[in-house]
Amino acid sequence: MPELPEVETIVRELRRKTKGQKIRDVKIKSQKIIAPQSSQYFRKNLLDQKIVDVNRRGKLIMIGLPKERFLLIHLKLTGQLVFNQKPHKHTHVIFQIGRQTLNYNDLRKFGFLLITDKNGLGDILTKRFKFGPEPFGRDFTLAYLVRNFAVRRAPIKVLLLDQTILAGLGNIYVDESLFRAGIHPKRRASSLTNKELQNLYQSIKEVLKQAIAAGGSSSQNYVRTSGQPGKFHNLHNVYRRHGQPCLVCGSEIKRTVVAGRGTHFCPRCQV
DNA sequence: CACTTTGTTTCCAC
DNA sequence: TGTGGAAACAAAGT
Repeated sequence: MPELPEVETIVRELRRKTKGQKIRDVKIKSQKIIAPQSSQYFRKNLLDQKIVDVNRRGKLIMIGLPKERFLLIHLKLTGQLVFNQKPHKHTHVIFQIGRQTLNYNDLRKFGFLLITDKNGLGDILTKRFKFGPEPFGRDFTLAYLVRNFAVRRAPIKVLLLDQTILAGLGNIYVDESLFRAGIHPKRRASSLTNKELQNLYQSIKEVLKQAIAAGGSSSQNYVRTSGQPGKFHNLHNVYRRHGQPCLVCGSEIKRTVVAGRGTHFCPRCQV
């Protein structure tokens, strides 16, 4: 399940493996995955283009191409980017980069890829994807968290999932961060004390740091670009552990629904 | 079959 | 008008 740590890993590997190389060929196996451009458009614009830079914006992978064009890959849920693997049923796009191949797999086809120019990119980044600060960015401060949460009555989990407030946190890492901070996911944001906010602020960074170190969570079918699964799911304290004992206090982990998402928490550790 | 899963959009009530 | 809560949407495996 691609969330921030996985995307960061992918971006790092993309940078390392593709710098200066040209995309020689692009094989489109499924047109459904690409919106709104057609496969022909996609092919025409990608052939012989050079990957010059890769940036991360939340769960959006942006690859800069010459002539001020950009390839955007939005990874969601079952989306995978893998190097030098055999294509299979769920491989929709194959990039040939030098002697390497990069496959875009997506079992559920929730993600999308598109090519756009500078103006289009501007529109997308300002209108379609309005991202808040990066969890490890300079502008993500405790004061920022306090400022944004103090006036909001929505459940804390809803706000943490809101990419316009904080970029890159998905369901897994929100549940894990809240557990680490000892905060119940349904708590109103405005009811959090300064102490709790500080705790949450640290917890988010800690959880993400650990997740990145472990190579992400292969809870559903996420794999790294090498095709290897991540290891963070072995470190999950609550996510999809409902019915099992809390690793801290032994209470049974509960599951509920917040923001339409499966939400996992320890009723004793999280108040 | 119902249910799960994601990020985002849309709709409705207040 | 803003906000919050919930539903809808994409697709396919369990």
